[in-house]
Amino acid sequence: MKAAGRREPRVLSGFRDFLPEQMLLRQRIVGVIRAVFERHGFEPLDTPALELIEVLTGKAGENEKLMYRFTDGGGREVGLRYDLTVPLARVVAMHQNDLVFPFKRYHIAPVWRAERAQRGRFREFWQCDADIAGSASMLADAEVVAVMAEALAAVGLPRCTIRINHRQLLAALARAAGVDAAGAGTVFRAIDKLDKIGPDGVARELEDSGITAGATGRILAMVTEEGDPAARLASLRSGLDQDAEAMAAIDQLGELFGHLPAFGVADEVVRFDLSLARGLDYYTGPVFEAVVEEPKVGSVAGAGRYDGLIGTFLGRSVPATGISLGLERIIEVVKEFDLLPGATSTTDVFVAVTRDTVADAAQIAARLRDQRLRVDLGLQPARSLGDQAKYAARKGIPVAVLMSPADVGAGTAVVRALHTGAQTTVLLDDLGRAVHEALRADDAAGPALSDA
RNA sequence: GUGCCUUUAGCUCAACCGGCAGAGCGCUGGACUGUGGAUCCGGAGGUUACGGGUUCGAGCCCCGUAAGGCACCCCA
Repeated sequence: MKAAGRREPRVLSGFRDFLPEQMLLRQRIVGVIRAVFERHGFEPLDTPALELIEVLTGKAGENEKLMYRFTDGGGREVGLRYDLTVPLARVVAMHQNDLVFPFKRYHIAPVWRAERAQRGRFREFWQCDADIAGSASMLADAEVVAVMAEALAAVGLPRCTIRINHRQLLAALARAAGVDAAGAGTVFRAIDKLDKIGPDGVARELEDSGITAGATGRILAMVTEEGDPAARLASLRSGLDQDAEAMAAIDQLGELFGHLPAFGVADEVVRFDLSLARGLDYYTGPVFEAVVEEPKVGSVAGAGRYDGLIGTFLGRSVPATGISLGLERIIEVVKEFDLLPGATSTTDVFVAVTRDTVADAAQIAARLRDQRLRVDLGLQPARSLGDQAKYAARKGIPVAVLMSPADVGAGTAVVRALHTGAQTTVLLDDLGRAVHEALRADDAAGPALSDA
């Protein structure tokens, strides 16, 4: 019978609970990414989820309509952070005297966007950001691209390429097409769809938005040109030689591509892609994006240089560049291809308990914990040992200690490897060693047996 | 935010043309066994996502809401 006044348990669209099995995978992936960040000298930072609305607005352009904003109980206008980059800019401006520049920080935390939820896109999702504030050098951009490539490789993403473009180059394309600054966004959006709708589709969209056929042709020719980055940059240089800003952007990209091999980023990992636009208004220089072909979850990482953003809080400009990895999209890919199989439990060993062995089992569990093992003690003495072994196997625990009353009398216990069924009877004094041995054997057997 | 599709027990899914809402697994009580519970007997669990409407009668048809999926927009 339903209790009167019972409430429907629910969560909002685009928001999720993470059960233990999912948390184990999430924590593993976050651990891998954090390790890459720290290997490159980035240090941790955290900031509030909620910011004053004036801190958040005026940076993301059109996207601001996706921001969660409301009035708090004290009448303040506040918003949930939309990304981790704007809070970083605020921190740099507020705490500049306490920071050492170039400031390299990483930030792994949830952000919120009021979008329609889909596979790989949620209203609450985690970003893993690594940024460098205080360096205008292309060395900083090369480093963050290297971090991006390394992190994606570390979680095992297959066929992952990093597209690279430059905001000023894109702006120059629009100028070359005779489009004023106001209409440039339309041009960017059309070009950005090249992969999806093809050259003809882009041409149609450009002409629909009032751009001449001649200009459309010139833009498409530059955007679709094939060849290695150096050759294409040279070609652009001759095509845009009247445009000083375009020249500067080309120089920067040339420098960036020149650095990448020494930073360990192979040529086939990166692609100079003039069609990459990226939406956030605050990007000012090189922009990056990592995409996977399968499954279709959009980009798994996005990034770029934003030399003007910190200045909006400070009055003087502080150059900055950085990357953002999308945790949930990376997880979608990892799950799709089972890229990180293995441990499904945080527990090493389960100790079964029977009606007659409660105290013995509890003491054994305590001794195993003293030996640095993670131990789950059975709580259901009425259940048979077989039932308890099944419980442990379902939780993904690799090893069980099963002790019948007869074992207690003999001073022994059974150590059972749950993935293989192999078991041995050992003296209680040898139990810790035997459990460690079973765990090593389980590790050696590898993931193939782990879901048996 | 817009459009299309989906929603039946904890899970996976049935239910003819609109005619008594079901199965397997799981859960649970017991028998029997002290080692992945095999086997046997019993039980609970549903306002068919939610709210309206049409009809003698709605899981099925119509409208609305919510969630999930897909596309757009945008993006991690």
